[in-house]
Amino acid sequence: MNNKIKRSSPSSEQRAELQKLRILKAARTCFIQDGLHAGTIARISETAQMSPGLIYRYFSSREEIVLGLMRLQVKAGFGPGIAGLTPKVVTARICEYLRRWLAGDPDVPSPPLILEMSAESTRNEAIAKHVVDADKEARASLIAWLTDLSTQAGETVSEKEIQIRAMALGCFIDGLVLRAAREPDLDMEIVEKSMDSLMAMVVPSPPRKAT
Amino acid sequence: MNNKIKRSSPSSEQRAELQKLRILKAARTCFIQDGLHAGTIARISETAQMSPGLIYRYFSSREEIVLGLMRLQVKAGFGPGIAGLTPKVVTARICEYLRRWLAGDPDVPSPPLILEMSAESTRNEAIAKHVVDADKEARASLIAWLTDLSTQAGETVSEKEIQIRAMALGCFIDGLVLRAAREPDLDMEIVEKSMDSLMAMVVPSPPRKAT
Amino acid sequence: MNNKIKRSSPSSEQRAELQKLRILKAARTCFIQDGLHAGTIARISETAQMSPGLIYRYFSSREEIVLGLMRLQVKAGFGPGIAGLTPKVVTARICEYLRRWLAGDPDVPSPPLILEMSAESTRNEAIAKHVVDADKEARASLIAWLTDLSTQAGETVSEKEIQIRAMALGCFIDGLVLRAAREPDLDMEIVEKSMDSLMAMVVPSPPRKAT
Amino acid sequence: MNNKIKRSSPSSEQRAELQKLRILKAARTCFIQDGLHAGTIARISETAQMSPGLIYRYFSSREEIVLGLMRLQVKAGFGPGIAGLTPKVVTARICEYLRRWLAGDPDVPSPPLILEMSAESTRNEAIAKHVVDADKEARASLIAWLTDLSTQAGETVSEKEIQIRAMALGCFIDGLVLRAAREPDLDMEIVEKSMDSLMAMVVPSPPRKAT
DNA sequence: AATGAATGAGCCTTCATTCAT
DNA sequence: TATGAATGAAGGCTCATTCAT
Repeated sequence: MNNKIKRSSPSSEQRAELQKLRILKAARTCFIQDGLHAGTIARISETAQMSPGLIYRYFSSREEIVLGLMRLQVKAGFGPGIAGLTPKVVTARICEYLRRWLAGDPDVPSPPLILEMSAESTRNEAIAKHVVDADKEARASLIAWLTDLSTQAGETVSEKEIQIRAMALGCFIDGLVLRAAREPDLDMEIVEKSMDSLMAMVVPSPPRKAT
Repeated sequence: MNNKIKRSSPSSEQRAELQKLRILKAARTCFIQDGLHAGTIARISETAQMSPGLIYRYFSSREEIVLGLMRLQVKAGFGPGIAGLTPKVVTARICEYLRRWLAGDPDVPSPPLILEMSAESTRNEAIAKHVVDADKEARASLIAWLTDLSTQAGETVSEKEIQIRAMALGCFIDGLVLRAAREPDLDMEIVEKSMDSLMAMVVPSPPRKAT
Repeated sequence: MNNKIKRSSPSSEQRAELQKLRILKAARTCFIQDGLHAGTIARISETAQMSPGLIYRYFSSREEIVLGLMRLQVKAGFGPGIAGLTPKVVTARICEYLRRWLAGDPDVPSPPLILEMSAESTRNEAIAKHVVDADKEARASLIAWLTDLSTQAGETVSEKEIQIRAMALGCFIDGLVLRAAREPDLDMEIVEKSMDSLMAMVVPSPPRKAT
Repeated sequence: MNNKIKRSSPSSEQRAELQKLRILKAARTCFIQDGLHAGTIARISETAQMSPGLIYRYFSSREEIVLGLMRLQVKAGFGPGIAGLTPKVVTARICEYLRRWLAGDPDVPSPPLILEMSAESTRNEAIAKHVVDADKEARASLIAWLTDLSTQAGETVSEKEIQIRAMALGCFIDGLVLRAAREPDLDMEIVEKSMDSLMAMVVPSPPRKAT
């Protein structure tokens, strides 16, 4: 009774956060399997191994779960992390992501879910806000990346030119997500090569070091 | 009252086809407004100005309507019609399509619906088949188009190179669809320019006519 | 197939009205048995011998049923009909009503339900409106009745005096309703006599016909 | 930390009684606000500033709380305390009570709650018992009071006559409770005057003290 | 004694589908 | 063909109650 000092036992808040995460993960699984609209609370609660009622201790409604999931997805976006990377690496990363998805890795942002959420953003304002925010961030980081590379290469380009390049690259990548959802046997070799040429078009070759 | 010999009344098959179309158009309207999963039979029947019961004479289930709609959407795809067009015209066409969608034109294939159907194809085999078919067709026609242009330009390229180009262009266009759904105020000027540069990359400049 | 002229088959609107009434009657039964809050849609639909879903074709929500029931109850109030009656008859009527309730007559406005609705009117604005309206009507008709009798008797009384009498009589009657709910073996003989003396107090004895 | 010998700490029984009271008071607050059926254990526990679980140490079920509350309400009834008071004072007391309720005083027995409990007594035997007991007590004390006054005035009246008077006065007062629940802007001046005349009718004028 | 997380039965409501007319 | 009333199986959500700590 006295040495109940359970070291590293999670605080109540931490526990709550963990539960939320558990629910979101379960929701993700269900939504990917059944669709954003067909995934039911009952199935989510089964997947999360808790009672339906408990879910409502952590989320006030089903929609709140969807939003929570968006936030998660957004955080996991590859946008933020590309600063400083070479085009090769960025390409490799995206291909790696697609490959994992195609291989059935459940821990990777799900293209179909991204599509459904994008579609939903047309109708649901709350979701729209999240999508827009995520988009802005992604675009900004892409533009920053392209600008950096451009500067490093000694190139002088207008802001608009950068925007055009970002649009080309960004849409291509978005298109890959759409493709990944539709084409389970996407030919990744072709994808990689086409992305290489796009990168070549969009990113200036670095200045030769020597003469 | 009995001998109402309707002269030139459409054959029963034609009539059935017309009814089906009426239902599909109504379904389209509803699905765009409410989403592929939220559009209810009740609303569709209202929109089509017929009773819910009647719908089941032409479609055996709600899902059958969704499939019927896919078939329609597929036929309306812009893939088939690009043969012989110049890159400029193709670009203009796609931009025109996007512009109309952004302006709210209800007669244009709906990006959110395309996204939802693509997502749904992950789960529903029947839908998947349609999507795959449409994709194949679109890809084939894109490849044919690129090959034609290449040949006309006197270029000699491998089939794989063409595939790579088709992937670049195709994904870019798919990405535009995704963007259109998410970004109601997409900057079309940027889009057009970035598509121009992509076209330039993917399509060889035609041989000079004369010396 | 030809002589389908079902004479006196109810029109669609009439049918709807009948269904509504069927639901309201069932609701009444359930609410009296289980209470205004415990009576469930499931039980109502059983009692009305229809599916739960069907109820929602006629009432948009459970609360709408409660309100509908109020309207019914209000219409059945004895207020409106007392004009022209002698005190004796009014007394007899009210006693008759109580007796029938105590005897278990299910077609008589239910005191417990009246109490619950009165209580609910403290919290639910829509219900409050109905209650207030019914109250106003009842009070007005009581005042008119008392004024009439007073005039007939050749009495000259201020409006306020009438209000005071109406309050005395009205509260007494309301109190009877409360009593009826609480005391299943209410002594009706006592009730009648006490009501008689109240009437005597509140209503002037008519002028002697002769010298 | 261990030998916390709380001197003069209340006996466990006393403590239990205090806790019960705390719960009942909280329940009362909640039930008045939300209704007898809508007031949830969760809200009660919040209001009482204790955990939901703890409530079940003192009451075995929600219904037990309702019953406990009845007992409390009954004890607080004004019935017992009127012995020896003059009609004026009794009238004043009741009017005072109504005025406080209408003014929003939360410490006064709540008319809506009384109504709901009366209604509930039709269905719940345990509650019915309490209500009946309270009623009996109230009636008895009212009869005793009227008998006293009658005797003091030198009047000789049958027991039945007293019962009739008690019925008139009792129902009137009950009716006031109903009115108070329904009519937030009850005209207390009228109420008071009508109660005065009722008292005059029911209570004999005291004998002149001197010649 | 006390907490509050967890349970699960049950409620209101929706909607694809059927069927008598 | 056509109608639209009717069905009933879920689905989202609440809340009295329990129980590990």
